[in-house]
Formats: sequence, structure tokens, C-alpha cells
Amino acid sequence: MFGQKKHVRVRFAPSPTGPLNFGGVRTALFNWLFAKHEGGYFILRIEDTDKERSRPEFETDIKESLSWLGLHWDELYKQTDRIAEYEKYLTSLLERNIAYYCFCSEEDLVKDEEAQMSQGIPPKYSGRCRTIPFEEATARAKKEKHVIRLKVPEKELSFHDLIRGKVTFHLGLVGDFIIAKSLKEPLYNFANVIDDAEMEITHVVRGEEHISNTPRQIAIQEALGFSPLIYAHLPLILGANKKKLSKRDLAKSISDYRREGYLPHAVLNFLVLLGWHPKEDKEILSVEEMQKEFSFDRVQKAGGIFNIEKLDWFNGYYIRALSDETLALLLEELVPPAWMNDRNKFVKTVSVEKERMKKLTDFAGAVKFLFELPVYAPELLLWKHTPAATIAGNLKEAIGIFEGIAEEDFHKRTIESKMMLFAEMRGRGEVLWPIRVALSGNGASPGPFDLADILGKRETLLRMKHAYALLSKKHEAE
RNA sequence: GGUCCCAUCGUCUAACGGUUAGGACACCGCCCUUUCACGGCGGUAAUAGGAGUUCGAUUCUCCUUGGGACUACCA
Repeated sequence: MFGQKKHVRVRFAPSPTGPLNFGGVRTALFNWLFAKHEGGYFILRIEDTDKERSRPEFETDIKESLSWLGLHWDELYKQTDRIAEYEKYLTSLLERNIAYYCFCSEEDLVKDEEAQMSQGIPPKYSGRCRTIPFEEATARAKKEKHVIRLKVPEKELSFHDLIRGKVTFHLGLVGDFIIAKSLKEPLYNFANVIDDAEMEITHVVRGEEHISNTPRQIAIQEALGFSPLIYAHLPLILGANKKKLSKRDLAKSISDYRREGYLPHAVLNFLVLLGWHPKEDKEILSVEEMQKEFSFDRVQKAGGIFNIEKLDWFNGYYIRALSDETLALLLEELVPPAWMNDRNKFVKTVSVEKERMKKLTDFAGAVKFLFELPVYAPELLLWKHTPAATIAGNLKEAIGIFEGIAEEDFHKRTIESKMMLFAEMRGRGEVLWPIRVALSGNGASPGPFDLADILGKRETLLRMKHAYALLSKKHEAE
């Protein structure tokens, strides 16, 4: 065994009490990255010992979100499948008198706590049931309501954290804490420690909020004779209010972001830089680069604020990096089915709109005018201070030019070369602006040649004539 | 309150005793340009405060201040 390098084994251990959020994903990502970097194993462990709050649909959400992001696990466990295992250890601890049954009522506990507080002592369990003889306690446990507590020695204890260095606590402050509600109902700290040992976890990588759980877990480890683990407590992801990302503010679930049109790579790239940074000044990272360069010495100690604008920027970047075809495939399900009648038109639209999108869900609204006739105010056709009559005249001439282009030549390049000749003559804005508005009905849109190309000759002429009519009518009215 | 953790531009961060304190997002300006976007160029903007160590501190130590996590028969 000695001399032999132990494989790195890490775990992501979410409890299925809510959908997976950014905090969870970041923890999963860093675990996964570390495992990949070390050629180790990434284990997913569903910590569902809390029967009240755990729900199967959240377990599904967690697994689906992880899969969507490409964070695939090598092994999967579920704590409720392992109750017998925990019971074994619990029984052993009880028999060896390292843990004991406690029958204190809630009122007793509250009274104790109040008394301690009033004396200015930090509250902890009094140890009242510690001395009840094992046989008596076992007998009582069969019919009385009880919990199981660990006998915690009063000593100083420290652990090594890859991010924070040596962290020291005084176990005396902890007291005999509860490790299980009963033999078949272990609590988080207990089940967690058993599993880490049995699953031969080497590194515990988790959020900073667990630092204060660590001394309890080490106390359990020592009671059971398990070997110590290496820890890495990740900085918290904070909301704009600098507090831990909570259910509200931006703690929407990953599945929500997925629905809103964020790309997995964008989420990963954004998250990996929230608390970690590669050696070089590099922001755009492939998953392979993340795996190759990941290391805990470059993980930040301080919490980081979740900045959605940067996520949006990454998302826009990765959308632009997609091929038109790939992007079209992703967009298909986000638009009315009728838009797919002309697939060629759809792909062209995607190609043109690509550089304007931040989220996939931006698409449908932004290009709706290409599939449905837009409604707009005639004034929008006017360019700066150019008189309406001039604009109308330009529109009319442009119609002639469009008509002069053969159906089979009606493509961006041809349209552009013909129309630019005219535009250079009359002034670009005075020609191109009204055409663009006629075709889009919008103050902002892709360029007129792209639009005409996408719309096709027939539809282009239809819209041009409509615009001309609108403007003439307005002109007459004045 | 107690225990623990933390502190560089608005935000994410680089610098592991010597830099005009660098990059990215956001913002502003210019260029490209018919609009929007993309792209290019440029700009504003930071070492919380105080001691100490040192020839020299963003960097090491201590204190102060500020922020955060935990403080469940939740995880």
C-alpha cells in the first residue's frame, strides 16, 4: 500500500431539497475539475436523509442539470439506500459508549440554553443523559422518544484546508451534539462522515458555509477511527447584497437559466472564473483548458458577487461562436412552428441575428418582424430632416430597382451592389434607412440587404409598396 | 452575543517584497457604419485605516474597521 499514490476521489453531495443553483454547480464544477485534473473520480452522492424536505423531483433536477453541463459522475450513491450501513456504525458507537441515547425534552433543552445564556456562557448540551447506563438507556429507547448524541472530547482540533491553510477550533465549545434522531434516522454530519470514509473520499471540496461543520465531522471521524481528509472550502457566491446567494435574488435554478437560453459552456466559463483564475490573463476557456489548469492554489478566499452581466457577455460570446446550423437547431424549439416552413429562411435569419443575441430566448422577439408583418408609424420611415416627399421618391425608385433584379439573382450581394449605386447617388441614409424601416418596421434591425435577402423578392416588394403607400398618404394629409 | 472565515477598480480578478498596480465585464469616447449589433482603438476607475518588519510593502506580522458564514432532532 505504501509508496502507492492513492487515486483522488471527490464527491459532490447535494441534498435534494431544492433545484440545483449556481452555488451547487460551482461546487460540483470545482470537484469535477479537480478530479479530472488529477485523473481521479467524481462521485455524486444524494444526501437525502432529511425525509421531510427531500423530494424526488429535486433529485431529478440536480442530475439533469449536471448532465446538461457535462459534469458527468463516475459513481452515484443515495443515502437513503444506505440506512442499514449507518445503523451499524451507530450501534457500534452506542455499544462502545462513545455515543449515547438522550431523552431530554425540548423544554429541558430550552431551559438549559436560557440559563447558560443568562450567565453569558455560550450554549451547549449539558450532558445530562451521558451517564445513563447503557442497558437502561437501550431499554428506554425502545419506547421513549430519543436522539443519539456523540460524546465529544474537550480538546483543540485543527484541519488542513487547501485554500485557507490550517484552521483551528475548540471542541469544548461544541458539546455533545446529535448524530442521529434514531438508529434509522442518521443526521447530516454523521451520514456524511460514514460515506466519505466508506467511499474512500480523499478530498472534501465544498462551500465555505461548511467550515463550521468540519470540527463536528472530524470528531465523528476520530470516534470511528477513520483517517483524516483533506479539505478545500470554496468561497461563497454572493448576491448583490453581499450575502450568500439565497432562494431569491439570483439564486434561480440552473434549469431556469437553461430555459432562458443560456449555453452550458457559458455557464461553466462564467462560474469557473468566479473564485478561480488561470495563470495567464485568459478569460475564454475551453473545458479542456479548465481541467488542465485547475488548481486549488489559484482559488480565491473571499466570496464573489454573482454578476449576471458578465454571464450574459459570455453567453453572447458562445452564441456567436456557434455555427449557424447548430444555433438553428437550438432555436427551433423556441419559435412558432410556422417559422420552420421555410428552413432556408430560418437559417439565414439565425445567421443574421446571431451577433445580436445574448440569450437564445432573445431570438424570437427580435426577428418576429421577418415572419409576421410589422406595424409601425409612417414617421419612422423619415431620415433625419429629409422631407417626406424625397423619402417617398427614394422608396419608389428603390422599388423599381428591386423589381429589376431577377428572382434567381435576388441575393444579398446582387441587391447590395445594385442598391448601393443608387444610395451613393442620393445619400446613404436617405435611401437605406427608409428601406430598412420598410422591411423591418423597426428603429433598429439588421441591414436592409440582409433583410431583403431573407424576405425574398415578393415579400420585399410587398413591404416596400406598403411603406410607399403609407408615406404618400401621410404626405397628402399634410 | 459566541466560534470561524475574509478584505486590490462598480463587479470578477492579476501581481506570490521592487510594476506607470495588469486583464475582463459594465460604463464613457472615437473609428467602422443607413439603424442596432459585432469588431477595432482609447478613456474613467482600486490596494479599507493604523502601527510594525524591511533599503523597499498590494504582498509578511499585529491592531482597528468593515463584510460574511455558522450557531437545528436542515443539509
